[in-house]
Amino acid sequence: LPTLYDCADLAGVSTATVSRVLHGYDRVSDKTRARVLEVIERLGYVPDGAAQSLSLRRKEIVGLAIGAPDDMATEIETLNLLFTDQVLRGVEMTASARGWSVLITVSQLGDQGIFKRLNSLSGKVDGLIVVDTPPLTPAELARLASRAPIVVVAGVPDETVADVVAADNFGGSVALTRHLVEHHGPNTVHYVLGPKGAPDATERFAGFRHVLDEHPNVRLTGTSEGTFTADSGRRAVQSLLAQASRQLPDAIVCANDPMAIAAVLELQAHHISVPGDVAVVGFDGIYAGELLDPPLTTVRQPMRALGERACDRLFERIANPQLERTTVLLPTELVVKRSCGCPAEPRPRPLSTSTAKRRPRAAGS
Amino acid sequence: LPTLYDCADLAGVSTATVSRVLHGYDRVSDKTRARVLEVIERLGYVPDGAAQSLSLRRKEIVGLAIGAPDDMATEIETLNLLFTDQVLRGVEMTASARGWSVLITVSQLGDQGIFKRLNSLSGKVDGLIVVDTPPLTPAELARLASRAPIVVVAGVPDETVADVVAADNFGGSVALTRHLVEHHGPNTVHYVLGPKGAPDATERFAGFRHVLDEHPNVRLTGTSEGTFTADSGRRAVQSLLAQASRQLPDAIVCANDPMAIAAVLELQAHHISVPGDVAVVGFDGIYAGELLDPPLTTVRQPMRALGERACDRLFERIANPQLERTTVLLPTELVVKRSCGCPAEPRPRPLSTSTAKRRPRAAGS
DNA sequence: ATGAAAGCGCTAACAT
DNA sequence: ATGTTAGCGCTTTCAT
Repeated sequence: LPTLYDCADLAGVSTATVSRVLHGYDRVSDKTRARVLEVIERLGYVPDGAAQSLSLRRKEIVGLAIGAPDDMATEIETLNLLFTDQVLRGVEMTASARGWSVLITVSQLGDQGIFKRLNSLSGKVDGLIVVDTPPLTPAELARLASRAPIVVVAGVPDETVADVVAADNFGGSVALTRHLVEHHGPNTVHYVLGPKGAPDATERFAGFRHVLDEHPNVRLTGTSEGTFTADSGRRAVQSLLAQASRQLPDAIVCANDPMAIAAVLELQAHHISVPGDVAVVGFDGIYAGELLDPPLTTVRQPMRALGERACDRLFERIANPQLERTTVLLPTELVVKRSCGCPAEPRPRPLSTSTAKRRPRAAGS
Repeated sequence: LPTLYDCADLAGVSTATVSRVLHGYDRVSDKTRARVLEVIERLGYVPDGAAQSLSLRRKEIVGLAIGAPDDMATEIETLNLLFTDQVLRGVEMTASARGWSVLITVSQLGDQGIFKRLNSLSGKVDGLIVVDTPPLTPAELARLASRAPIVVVAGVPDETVADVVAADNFGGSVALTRHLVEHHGPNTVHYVLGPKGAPDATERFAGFRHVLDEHPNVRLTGTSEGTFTADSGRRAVQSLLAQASRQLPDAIVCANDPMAIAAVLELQAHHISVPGDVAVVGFDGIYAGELLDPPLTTVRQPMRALGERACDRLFERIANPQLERTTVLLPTELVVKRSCGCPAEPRPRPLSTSTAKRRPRAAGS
């Protein structure tokens, strides 16, 4: 591949001049510039990123470390991807707007050795965005943070070594639970938890409990351990059903949408009506929830914005490493549909004028 | 940040020795090795990626360029992400298994200047995987290919300058259309196209036409232009309905699942029964299609495998640039559900033993 | 307006 | 077993 030297030689100038032309920097005579550009074009020259990074002491690359549930590899757990994928979009858009690139690393949540991966990753990037905080000890996080600026997405609020950008999980959960409790007055509620140690899952459960504490008449009859995957939601319902002795709860609150969706489907597979027999609500606001019948009542979190803000913050910190740590909580939005027991949306669906008579499809074979 | 020199100095050895220790390479006396490791640990030293790349003449980074529909930025078009996201997963898994990283770039399909972005990206990676071929002219592709190995995912079969890994879109479409035509015998069919110039969309339509040519009794009454987004699927149905004069087709075949899902929802919003009045089928096999009522009949393409194979091939080509271009077509799988008119799946859903009597939920307040 | 040359941090011959 | 040193390709003072 052609190098800067090749260009310089061919154009009969020094490498400095080619570099100048390349960056539009200095004043270079129009003649020279034209000649150099012509050579660059002819050679199809593209500067080597590694060499540039080395020289500039800056890679213009942000690392994005995302955690994936362990059971994702084998299952068709595509629903879960939505969250990280949207964050990724946000990060990429923000980074590329600045001309930077995004280096991604996916790691199983259960994976030990994740610190080693991130540690070596830190040598290839100018900063790191960590999503869904994988199981890093505070010491490990601190270690990473000493090498490169770090922003944690969906992490523990008030992290001391890194900036945090998260959705207002607590507030959203409070709003959702209040709606459920105050509008539908269940006597008994079951909660399907997120992965242990996932800060957003913890916050959501905390918000839920907070509201329940205000309403002693509503009883938490149990919790299931979940992993944010659809499959874990399904299993939660299955074990609930297996306890044939016990009655079903009036409502099931799930820590995220994929689990809630799977829960609804599993209940329906057992001919249990949602919300007739059991109300179900989730958290995320993914599109698939709207496809469900009944559509899922949930809390929408601004996934893409999470990525954007995280990247913005990372840029700020790269520019000025002295900045104080901040925690940004993005607002969430209660989305009331029918799975909680609310009636079909009042806003009327547009009725086709020609609905009346449609020719039925030709019968099969 | 500490450098290799710092380590060498502190350990009282040469940089070469530190480097050796770092890579487990040569024989280094255990004493020295221990001392060096201790220093590395103490300093929290991590080698600089740029310097390594420069020295090794290899970045150990694969670039992943994915195209996103233009209207994605504003809409909640999360369904579409599934395809690229799954491919991304496949690529990342394969790359990281080799210790390589993945640098991603998302670009609007309509974006001009995409060549410039990819061109400069080519300076930062050892090879490039291009998904959903963005609007690159063959000349541009050739230009890129001359700088770095390129594998095109979901691209034109038999590309001459790059390897291609794609799903068997033609075959899948043939299988799907045959099923529809031969089992449900529609008289009239409407087709919702994918984005102009998207090779996979083209292939699917070709497969469809191929089958229709075999069945002169089935009439293609029209096509709609789509962009693979849910919204474009919705609009296609809307304009179909707007032509109140014309009867609806017996079946609507959509070039992908998101459009098909939106089409079903739009029809249902107008109180048109699917598949009763109109059969609808898609292509992709995303999970959301199973949530639909009726579940979507479609063709499943191995999205993750696409990414894996692409990455494998890229590695092969990086190792040996002389390799002949190949085109790999991954098999697809017909997924028959109910939206085409087939009866509910024969396999019985597990019936809960305790289904009989459930306490109804307490009525709301 | 242009050139010369000193690094940037690391690897890998080649010496010893 | 360990040290020396010449690059890798680019940017950027400092001269001219």
